[in-house]
Amino acid sequence: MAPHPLGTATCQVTSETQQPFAAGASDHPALGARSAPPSPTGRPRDCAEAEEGGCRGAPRKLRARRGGRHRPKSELALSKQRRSRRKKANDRERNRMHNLNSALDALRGVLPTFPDDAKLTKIETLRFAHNYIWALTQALRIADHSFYGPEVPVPPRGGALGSFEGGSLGDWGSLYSPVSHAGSLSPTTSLEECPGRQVPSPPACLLPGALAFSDFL
DNA sequence: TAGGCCATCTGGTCCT
DNA sequence: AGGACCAGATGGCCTA
Repeated sequence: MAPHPLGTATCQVTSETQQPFAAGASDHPALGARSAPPSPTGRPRDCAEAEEGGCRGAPRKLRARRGGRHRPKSELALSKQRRSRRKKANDRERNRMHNLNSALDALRGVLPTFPDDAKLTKIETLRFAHNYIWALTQALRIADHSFYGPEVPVPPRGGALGSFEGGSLGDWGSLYSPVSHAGSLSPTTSLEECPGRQVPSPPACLLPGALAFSDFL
């Protein structure tokens, strides 16, 4: 399997490329619709009062309504019900993960990978997509600047890349976005370490001269 | 055989 | 009550 020469790789144009990814029926209407993102430490799992209604508590009306309607169930019936619920929950969870994987596949579909049968792992897909978008944004910026003026652009704080707070955007040598740098997963633990894999390449004309495409990951 | 990746199950939490 | 989301646990498969 010969790796694509740098700069000759073209984005795979598939049916997925032409259609925006369709959110599944079970998806949230909007990304992040689940109110606020979890706190840095994750959602409060130690809220023991939740059951008593301490944290959020069931509405009193609801509580008052409970009771009388339900007859006590036998252990067997309860066990049966629990198993049934668990099974349904497992099915839903499986479905949810399948949807998630479908979304990842769709993402892989619009990323330039090669050889074609090389499937990026989940984490590789996310990292590459992130860095690829970042690099394309930089390329657009360069194109923009070269159109209006010859000077070498110094990415300003705050523009299209403003979301990458804290990153040294003016440093072309540091292609990784801060997000990629963050955490224990170093960007260097990427495709470069996978002998069988070749790093996909965006059109060479989009790459700033000093950049090696392997920097994407 | 160890380590990486993945699918699945499971229980907890939050939301509707 | 039930669904969605999440993270931990577990076991299977594959590769170096």
